[in-house]
Amino acid sequence: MPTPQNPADATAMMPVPAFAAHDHAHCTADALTRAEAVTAAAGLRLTPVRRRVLEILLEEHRALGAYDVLARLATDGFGNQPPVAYRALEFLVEHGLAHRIQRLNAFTACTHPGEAHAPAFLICRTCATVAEAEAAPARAALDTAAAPLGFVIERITIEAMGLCPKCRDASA
Amino acid sequence: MPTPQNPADATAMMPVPAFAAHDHAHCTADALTRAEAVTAAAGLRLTPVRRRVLEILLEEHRALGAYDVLARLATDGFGNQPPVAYRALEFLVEHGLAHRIQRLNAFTACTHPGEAHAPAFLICRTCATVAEAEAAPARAALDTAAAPLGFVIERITIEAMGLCPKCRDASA
DNA sequence: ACTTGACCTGTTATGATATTACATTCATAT
DNA sequence: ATATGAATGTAATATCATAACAGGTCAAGT
Ligand SMILES: [Zn+2]
Ligand SMILES: [Zn+2]
Ligand SMILES: [Zn+2]
Ligand SMILES: [Zn+2]
Repeated sequence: MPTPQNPADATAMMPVPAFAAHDHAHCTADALTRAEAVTAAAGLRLTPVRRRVLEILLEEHRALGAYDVLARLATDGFGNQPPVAYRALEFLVEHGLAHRIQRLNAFTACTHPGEAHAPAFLICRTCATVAEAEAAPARAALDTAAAPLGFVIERITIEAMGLCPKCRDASA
Repeated sequence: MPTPQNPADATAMMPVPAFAAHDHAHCTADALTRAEAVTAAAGLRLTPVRRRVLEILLEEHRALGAYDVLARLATDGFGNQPPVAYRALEFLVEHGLAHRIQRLNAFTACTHPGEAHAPAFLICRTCATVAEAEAAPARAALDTAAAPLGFVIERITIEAMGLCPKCRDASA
């Protein structure tokens, strides 16, 4: 028995090989479908702007700045002022459909929407591709380090910079 | 035998209890002394601005924004344009005398200058105190997660938000 | 049908963070 | 003393983010 840790975690955490070749059209469509399911289940509204922002983020496994997103929105006929982008991004992040990458001041679509997961991010310094890895083991290690100091961890940010397999091969 | 992992790591990594009461005057003086040793050994120049910035960061175990530092510098008669602060901060970070806290767009003095250490940061959401914990175990866990994806981690950012013991007691 | 109220979108304006480019000064080594 | 590179000062600008308010949409309750 797979013992899911969370009611929302009916499916196992499937690795999304952002670095590897994959059927990205399916990857994108699937993420959108899940996003609709997640929002509907929570009584939230995946409005046109929000949905379009998610689509934009999903186009590539990279992180986009809010102003990059905004420029895309503007050409689509949506508003072209910063809050339009920031609000949609905030909504997506708040409900687990996107993540903020602190090191890049940028945003990326979640590759596991609807699944319970604590993401750590692997960011290629050459091609800027972002992949999600499971942060739970690292978090456990940190809890161990924090406990003797009396510090209670609530949220954690883990971002690893490095080289993805493709760029590693290219530079070799 | 203690087997130091690094030539520069003659002393063991002493925990600096940023959250606990401690002789902070000594804490500060010691950090400055170490900073002088580190820079001298590397043939670097701990100039007045750089030293002053380090002193400012050392005053409290909190992170300061570049403009906060800049304001302090200006009242001390140094330049009052952003690059003055950013350059000194960059120097300190580059040589391990300070760290950048990504989540806060801010900087904090290193509490283990001259020691080999991979810092993870524990940031109290209430009082903004920042402590360093050892990130090596968490990093090992991450390497394990990244390896099957073919991703090679080079640098890692780990920042935990939570409650320090003092604020935890206060809110209870 | 009408009103209400919550939520969403658009816009203006501003604030906060960070860098580029260039001029000047300082430390050091011929 | 003089050439060199490093460090600092300054102006201008780029980039990232939010506050405040106005109008629009939509569904619930009357
Ligand atoms: Zn994909
Ligand atoms: Zn890459
Ligand atoms: Zn101290
Ligand atoms: Zn605290």
